[in-house]
Amino acid sequence: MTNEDKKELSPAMEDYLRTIYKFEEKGAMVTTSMISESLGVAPASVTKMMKRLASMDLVEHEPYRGVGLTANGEKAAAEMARHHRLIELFLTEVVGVPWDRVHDEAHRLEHALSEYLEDRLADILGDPKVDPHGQLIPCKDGRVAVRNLRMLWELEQGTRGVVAEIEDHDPALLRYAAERTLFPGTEICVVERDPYGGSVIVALGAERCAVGQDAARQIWIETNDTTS
Amino acid sequence: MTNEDKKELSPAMEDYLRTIYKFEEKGAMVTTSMISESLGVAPASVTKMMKRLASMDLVEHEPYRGVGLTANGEKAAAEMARHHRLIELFLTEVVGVPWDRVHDEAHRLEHALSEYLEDRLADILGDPKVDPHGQLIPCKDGRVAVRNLRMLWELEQGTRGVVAEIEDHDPALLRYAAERTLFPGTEICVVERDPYGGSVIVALGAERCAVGQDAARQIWIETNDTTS
DNA sequence: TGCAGAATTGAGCCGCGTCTAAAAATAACC
DNA sequence: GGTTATTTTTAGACGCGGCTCAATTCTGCA
Repeated sequence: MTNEDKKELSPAMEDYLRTIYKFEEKGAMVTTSMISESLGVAPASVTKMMKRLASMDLVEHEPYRGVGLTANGEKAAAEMARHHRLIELFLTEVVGVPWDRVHDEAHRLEHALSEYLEDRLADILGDPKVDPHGQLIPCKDGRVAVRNLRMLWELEQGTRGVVAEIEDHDPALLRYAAERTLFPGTEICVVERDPYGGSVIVALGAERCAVGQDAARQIWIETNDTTS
Repeated sequence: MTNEDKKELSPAMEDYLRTIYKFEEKGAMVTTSMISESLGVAPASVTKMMKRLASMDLVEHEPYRGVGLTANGEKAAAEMARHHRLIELFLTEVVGVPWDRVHDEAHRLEHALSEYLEDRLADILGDPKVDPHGQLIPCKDGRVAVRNLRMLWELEQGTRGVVAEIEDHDPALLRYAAERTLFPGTEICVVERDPYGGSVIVALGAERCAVGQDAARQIWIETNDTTS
């Protein structure tokens, strides 16, 4: 209660925060252009919004270097992620929307979800921890489990692991993954990496399939190495 | 395809249109102040928006006299009403939200409902015709059944009828109605009208109860007179 | 190390949707 | 039937969230 505390966030602000959150989740440093591209907005618009969010103590913005969420910002962003992912799960489980469509729908709905409905959905779904694409659902206080994720693309030959997450924004990618039965939970083993960079060959039980680079960069594997 | 045809409507415009639609449903003529009050917005804002909507051929605006939906406007407004009411029904039936809360939730969500989800909800609910408060759900082409509704408040003593609709915007009213088992479908008979204007006494089977004026003006009865 | 090209930011503009204050039209009342 | 009260509209301003274009800073490469 220093000065202004519980500002109402606009949908646009929520979009920015959740976008930054998503990048930070993957351990990336977040630049203006990443946000700009991901949101389909001019870079200058991002800068302007970063200034506004910084003045509200939601992000920290080092000009020309990048941006990161503050504690407050992370709280708010986690809430948005929770909304988004609960909705995605609800739509697939209860409404029967195919998994390559739920992202867009959830994106529209997430800003309109009240605290109350959020709780009802969580209830109905049994307090889920993971959404249909394997993204972790933060709990109400914003905390999330920690996972040791690595891009499928960057795994060494012979590595075993479990599909943990598939980027949800591109329906075509999700269909591509589904065709190869690469769902969260599927066990895989990297059989071979094409030396010329085209694709990785992956074994799923007896079957094996090739996964193209673009896809393999958007599929995240949980391995059980103790490295970090 | 005269000039500009399928303008994307902003949420604000959708709100205005649905508000006008709601008044027209009840046969009222629609004034600036009614919209202003109902939307919680300054009268001047309404006028300005009416001009914009008029220029898009969604409403007809006769300065100082009132406003009405054009064919286009009615189409768009009916779609919003359909969204709103499908969501209300879905929330009560599937999500288990109590009927005095669904209006507010639906109001937030209706702007974010895609065509696709609209269809899915309608499907799940079995193409319903009526929402939890008795409001008619327009079908996809915008058509609605016609009903012969009269305010409970204006019924003559001795009139029999069926509760058809209860205004949904005031949770307290809905709880008030629920306490008296005045749900859509309940059969009633007007036993007595308090001559000093306080309330109507209504019989529900063996029971009877008093309904205050403010409530009785927001409860609509379907009677079977042929007086059209 | 210096410089070209890429990324970021600044300045200024625009449309939307709101507001307030003042003017205009309509309605009500004696 | 004229004056007053009410409703509606006009005028002008503002903040948000975009944009473009130009200036600035950073980076990578010769």
